[in-house]
Amino acid sequence: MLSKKSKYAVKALLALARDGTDEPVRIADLAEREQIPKKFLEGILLSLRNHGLLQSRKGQGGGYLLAREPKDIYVGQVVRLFDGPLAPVPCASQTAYVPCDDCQDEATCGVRLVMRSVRDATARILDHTSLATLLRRVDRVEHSRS
Amino acid sequence: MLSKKSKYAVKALLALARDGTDEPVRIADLAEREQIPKKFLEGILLSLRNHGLLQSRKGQGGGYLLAREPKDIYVGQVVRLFDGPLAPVPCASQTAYVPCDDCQDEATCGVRLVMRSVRDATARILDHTSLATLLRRVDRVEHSRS
DNA sequence: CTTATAGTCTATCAAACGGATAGACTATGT
DNA sequence: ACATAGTCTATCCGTTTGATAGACTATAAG
Repeated sequence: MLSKKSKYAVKALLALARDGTDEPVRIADLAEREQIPKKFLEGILLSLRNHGLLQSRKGQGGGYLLAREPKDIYVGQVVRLFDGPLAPVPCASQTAYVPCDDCQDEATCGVRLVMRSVRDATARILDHTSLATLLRRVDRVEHSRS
Repeated sequence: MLSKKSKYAVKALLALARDGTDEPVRIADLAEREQIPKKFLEGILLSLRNHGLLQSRKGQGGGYLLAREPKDIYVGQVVRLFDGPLAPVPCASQTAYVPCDDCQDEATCGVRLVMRSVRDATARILDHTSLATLLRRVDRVEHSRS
């Protein structure tokens, strides 16, 4: 399951990307636009900032803005940030491998084999989908329904 | 994340499939072989039985055995049984669709779009991997490392 | 027909996690 | 100096997860 944190994070980033401007957007505005509990969103945006995905400005006229171009922010990075490794099972993770303590022989573990496939498929999608990609896909839907 | 229940379930089923015989296997044996807490495994096997994946026999010489052939038991079914829908987000689920209450326009929701791809990829894998498939893959690894 | 065996069922539990809120603090533009 | 808006720490409650205990029931063997 995707956590609300990841979900809200992607939504907020996407809203900022869509916005396009270099003007900072206030937390409160973002929260209202995307229907996210404001206080909860605060923490999320802070994390994103501390990991270099967002920039912030304090005081009057302050707010958040993207720290990189939409085409350089990948959904995979965001999801990993809040939900940890993509792999359904730690021993199938590429970026955060941890062996199972109960596993007798990892190489021939059936669970690990399938889940490794799942993690690869997931990573292939999430690590190739940027905010820009997503935005384009959304736009396409919007236009196609005249 | 894959729950321990799903993990243990697949492991137990796989052990029964590998076994191949029509002789029932006792919970205690299965638990020891696969390093699963016995009492915990009990409940898991019971669920699998109640959903028609296993047969059971009580008393002396009793135990569990597969209710269908390994080629007709899919990992997807097992995982859904214990962990619910494969989709990372309910609104992206095929088998258990539930709309997000906070969603303004589902058709143009970026999160839903990506997650729909992820769920499709996951389902393509898990719903096409049977115990028999998995067993073959495991065997191949075993043989290849001479 | 009784006894040992092995699955069935219900209840309970502690720990961890997830989603969320409160409030004090700090930097900044006017 | 004051209002604004992000920063940080603490806390909270409900749910889920992984696990155990114990009473109950069916069955095969002697």
